[in-house]
Amino acid sequence: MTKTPARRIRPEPQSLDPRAPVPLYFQLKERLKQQIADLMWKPDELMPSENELAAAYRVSVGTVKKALGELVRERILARRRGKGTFVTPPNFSLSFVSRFSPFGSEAGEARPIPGSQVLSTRVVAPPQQVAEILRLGRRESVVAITRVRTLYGLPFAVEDLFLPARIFRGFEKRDISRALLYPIYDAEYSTRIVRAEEFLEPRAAPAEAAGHLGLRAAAPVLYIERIAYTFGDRPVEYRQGYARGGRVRYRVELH
Amino acid sequence: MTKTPARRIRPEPQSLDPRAPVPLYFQLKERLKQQIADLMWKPDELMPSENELAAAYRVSVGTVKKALGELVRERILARRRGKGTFVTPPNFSLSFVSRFSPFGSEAGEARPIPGSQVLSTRVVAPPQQVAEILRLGRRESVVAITRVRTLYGLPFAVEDLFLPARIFRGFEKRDISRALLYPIYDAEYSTRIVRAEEFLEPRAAPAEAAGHLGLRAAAPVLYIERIAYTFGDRPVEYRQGYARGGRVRYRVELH
DNA sequence: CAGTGGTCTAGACCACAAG
DNA sequence: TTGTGGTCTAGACCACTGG
Repeated sequence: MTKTPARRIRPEPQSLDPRAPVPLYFQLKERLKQQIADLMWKPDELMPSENELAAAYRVSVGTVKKALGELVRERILARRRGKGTFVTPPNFSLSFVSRFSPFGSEAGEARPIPGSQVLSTRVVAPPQQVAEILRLGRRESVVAITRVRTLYGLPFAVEDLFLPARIFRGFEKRDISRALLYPIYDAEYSTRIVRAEEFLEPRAAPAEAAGHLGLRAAAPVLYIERIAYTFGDRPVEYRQGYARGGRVRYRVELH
Repeated sequence: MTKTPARRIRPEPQSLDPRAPVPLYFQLKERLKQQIADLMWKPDELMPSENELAAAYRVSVGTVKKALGELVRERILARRRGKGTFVTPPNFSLSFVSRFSPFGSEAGEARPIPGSQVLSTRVVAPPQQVAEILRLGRRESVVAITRVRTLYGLPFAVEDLFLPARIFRGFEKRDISRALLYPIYDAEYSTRIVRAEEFLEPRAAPAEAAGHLGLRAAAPVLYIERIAYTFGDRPVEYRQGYARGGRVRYRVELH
């Protein structure tokens, strides 16, 4: 009864404000979301139970249920009856990576993780267009990486990647030839990509890009730009590149 | 007190089963969804209030709130405090149509509805590839439409459209030059498009397509295929076509 | 004003997991 | 057995819309 089982509510939580214009369950939800982002509970870790949270924040269990339910729908938490509430580890492989599928592959099929071959890595002053898109200050520099992306060892795209050097300090020294980038941003630079947009256009391949892709100059290619955003719609990554056809095609799900 | 205000619960509802393995709020939600699909309440029409539903189905208001809340998240209903709960009219313009945005337009901006100019309309035996994709029987025919799609009067794509003639009987006689197609499928052919997938590749424009798009032959274009599905993942529309660059670009949101 | 949906409470009972 | 989350109830108070 009076024993205190492994308390998972670390500091004494600052209590919620019932007179605030925003409802209690929402305050609680945002509070928990922030604490999860701060790694107070790590991925796959057990959260406090409904009763513990209700007691700690001095609200009813129903209010806790509503807050947790919303976080479940946002895929931040997962709940298991009889066991508890757990922090969902971020999943990247399903969402952002690999919108290119090899020709002949089916819809539901597992897609291979693309590799890449880095052609150049520099820390430089950004081109003006890049500085505007990433909303960089006057003297901010960027990590600029040019790479060839491959699937089963075959090149399918060349790409320039730009990251604010302020956030991604030392990124230019990493080996990214086999890795997915967004998990690295998340784990090593505390930068979670939550949304991205891409713009596609047909273009004639510039000679250099054509060379990397095994095409003749001016062959038709997809020109692709990507802007990736972290929390608060802050742009933190910009890419531009060319993708060839034949070996892969670009797939979009519309809902 | 005893007056019966405009009853919006039409037939005496068959009551829910508290001993069923599926929860009451879920039964209620599915029941309402079915009734909305059957047009018991039409788009923009007022649903019964929480209290009315609770009384009619003999459950608590909390259970009704949960069922309605889920339907709101599915965008089937919209609730307005002080007014009531309304059926959401199906919205097509935001989801499927017009993934092409004019150059220079911003993310949140309203996009114009594209027009089209029909080049040919026929009811024919489908090419084998089309028959396979639409899973047509041996002797089934298709409505085949070729059209030029325009934005602000300027052509940006040419497209072949294939529909199973069995479902879309008489579709070839319609004027579709100014209309969005999916609302027509929905209203006139009882076929709601719920999902679609597109495949993109760079190609050199065939001479005829190039002519319609104001390009020289072999200019780089986007080759686009689309398969659209109705309930139960049944494919009911197939498109293939070419889109030019310069005037528009193809935009994809990644989540 | 009466009626609507939005929030919140306190409690009940259940199915499930794990010791 | 204890503790978990999942469902359901009955009631309260509030903010808002409309007559």
